[in-house]
Amino acid sequence: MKISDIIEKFLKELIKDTDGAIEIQRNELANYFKCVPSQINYVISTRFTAEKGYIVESRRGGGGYIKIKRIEINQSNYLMHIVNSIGNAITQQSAEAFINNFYDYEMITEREVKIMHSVVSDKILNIPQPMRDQLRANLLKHMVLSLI
Amino acid sequence: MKISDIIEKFLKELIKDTDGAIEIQRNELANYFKCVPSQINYVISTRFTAEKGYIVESRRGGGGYIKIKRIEINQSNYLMHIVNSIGNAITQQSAEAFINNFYDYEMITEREVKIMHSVVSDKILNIPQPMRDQLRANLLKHMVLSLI
DNA sequence: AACCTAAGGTCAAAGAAAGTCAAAGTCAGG
DNA sequence: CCTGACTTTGACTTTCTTTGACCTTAGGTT
Repeated sequence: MKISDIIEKFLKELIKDTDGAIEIQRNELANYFKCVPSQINYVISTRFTAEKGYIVESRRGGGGYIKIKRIEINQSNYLMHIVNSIGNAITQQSAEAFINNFYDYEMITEREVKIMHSVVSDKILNIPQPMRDQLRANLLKHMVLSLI
Repeated sequence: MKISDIIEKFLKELIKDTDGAIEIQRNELANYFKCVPSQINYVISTRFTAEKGYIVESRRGGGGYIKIKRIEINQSNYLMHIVNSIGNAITQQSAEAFINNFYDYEMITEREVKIMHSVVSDKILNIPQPMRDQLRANLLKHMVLSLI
């Protein structure tokens, strides 16, 4: 398994255990996993993004740190907020992140996740770009809206 | 026998042995069969389609993979039958009829009806014909498949 | 204030897979 | 023996990951 995936899993586990927020040392973690420090940045910037529901802050210099927090919000505002933040084009990856988030916040069921995933998949949404990303945004928004 | 048929058989065997889902490395498999990697894509796109009851997903880059999942057909003959009867293009009207039918037969919930309706709507599937009807057929098939 | 040291940040190159597409080959049926 | 459908092949593209050299910032020390 990829080192990035391993680190991701490790961090998510840690976040779960500590009730939604952790603080780590980049170098320490890199050393623990025997990778270069910038790998940690890679993992964070690809796996702990805002659209995936995380807030990250950090500080350099002596006593520096990286904090990762899971966002807590209530449903009703959330869906509307999401619809507004989708924009007029979106990639498969981002769309999936949104959908997974809906599920994490218990706004949709597992079956609904599956339906939505199939709709936003590149394999299935098999039309030329940039139309594809635009249509995907449109579909995602309307699927969400249909639930409100 | 043709190499494509051999690979197909090999994969199906593997799927049977592993209870319906496998994960392969494209290059590895190509190497094993002494063929070019794109041959694997050919086999998958001709033999492991939605109509045949398979769901395929993949990822590029380091640690990439191709996953093939077999849908349990016996348990849901009806839905599989539907998927096959959709054809490769469908109008909004027909799609809606299908969806309403699913609901009448209690195969999907009211919420799921709403999601699906929004997906197959002309208003939202706002791309030129004949692509539109083709994409709609594809979307409908995969939404149904995802529930099996 | 000037300097030193201990963090973390950035970015681009190299590497590792998979995807696409069209040309060329094969072969059965008319 | 010709045609059309299916297969094989390979060059080129795209996506994701790993690595390392170099940059910036915060806090302490002199």
